[in-house]
Amino acid sequence: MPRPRQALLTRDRIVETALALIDADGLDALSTRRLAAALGVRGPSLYNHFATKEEILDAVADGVAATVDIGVFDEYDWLDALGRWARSYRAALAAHPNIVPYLAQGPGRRPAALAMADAVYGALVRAGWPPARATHIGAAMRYFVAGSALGSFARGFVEDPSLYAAHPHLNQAHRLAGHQRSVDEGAFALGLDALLHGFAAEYAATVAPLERVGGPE
Amino acid sequence: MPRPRQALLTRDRIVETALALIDADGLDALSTRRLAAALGVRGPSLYNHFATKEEILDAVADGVAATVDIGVFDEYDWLDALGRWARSYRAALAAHPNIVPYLAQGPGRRPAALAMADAVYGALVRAGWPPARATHIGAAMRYFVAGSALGSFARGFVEDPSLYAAHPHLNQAHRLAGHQRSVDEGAFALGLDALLHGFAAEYAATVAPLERVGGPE
DNA sequence: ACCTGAACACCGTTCAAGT
DNA sequence: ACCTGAACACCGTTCAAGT
Repeated sequence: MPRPRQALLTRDRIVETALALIDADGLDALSTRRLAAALGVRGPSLYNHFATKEEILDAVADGVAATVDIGVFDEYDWLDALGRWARSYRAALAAHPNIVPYLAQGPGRRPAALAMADAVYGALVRAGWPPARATHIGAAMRYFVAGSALGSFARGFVEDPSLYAAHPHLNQAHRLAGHQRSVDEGAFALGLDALLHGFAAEYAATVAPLERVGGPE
Repeated sequence: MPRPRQALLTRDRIVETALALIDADGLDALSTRRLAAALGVRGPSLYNHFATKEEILDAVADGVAATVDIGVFDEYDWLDALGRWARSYRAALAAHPNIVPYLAQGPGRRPAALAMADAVYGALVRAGWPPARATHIGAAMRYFVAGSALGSFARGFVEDPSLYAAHPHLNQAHRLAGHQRSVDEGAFALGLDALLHGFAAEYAATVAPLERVGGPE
């Protein structure tokens, strides 16, 4: 095929299609040849738009991260914002669970992931948290949210009753798949609540007193 | 090479060597041919001992899970045991971070992973937690521990100062790599503490009163 | 500038052949 | 029973050739 007057591919089309394939068939099933075929093109064509397959995955992951609402840090109190951000973050990841193992490894050089880390850390420092503590809180939240999206708890159990015969307490485990969403949502709400209460208690004990005497205005 | 009087390979040797290669070079770098070469053998030989590469990875992951101390649930109060288990679990994963993305997807059919889920759930139910709540607590703990080991927070930042110029609050982020361990340990301790306090508070409010009147003995 | 076929060094896995 | 070479259908990526 000769060069058409308008390019067949754009970075955006490649990223969209890659995400759709990952959602449908899993991360391992995405190959450059299959992705190209879905785009009506041959494998090597992708290399006119991305240097490596990893760059494509980075763009997919950052596209997902970009849907997380970080505006909350400008609109709400640090604690309220933290909870809203965590729920938005989890929703973004849960919508595309197959990319989570890749995305959850860290922000790397991905702009949306870095902007998110910046927003969280900035809001906590602005609220008066010491920098080291702000880092800890941001990290702990990321652990929890990433873990909650990384292969949902319920999905991790195989639907095979015989498998659980040897584990007395797990004899209902194969039923988890049935109410997967409610288990994962209940566990997420429980853990998030505990984390936020814990941070609030520490804030009241250590940061708030200082804010009252030495804080800005 | 003819069949030696004693087999060149055993499942244990294969799993040990696979873990060593994963630790050294990452999950993606493990191929059946490279693993076989490290064992002094050719690729197809592995298929006399494992049906697929995935089975090898399952055995590697379960070997790591088997080092987690679940005896604590027989020796300590549920809350104390939960904290000890979480620390042991995290230590096991942090010792082999490259297998975590695979392992953290769920227990699947892996015996040590299932035994661990069974022990946690059993201890919580024994302590009087309603079954649904026990599931939530176990899941929330797994989210946090898996997330904390999955690509440490600090390692996730690239060591390139120029990258953080655009993010005002992250201008120290490239230094995270320097004190990676202490950041991750501080964040883990903070989050674990918050989670355990949260569970203890709910227990005191909802379970303990019932235990006193209607519990066993 | 951007898409192509051919080619490279790799994969996981199967299988008949050896002992 | 267990290791082998040869082979299969696949990978990610490079590159010269086309327009």
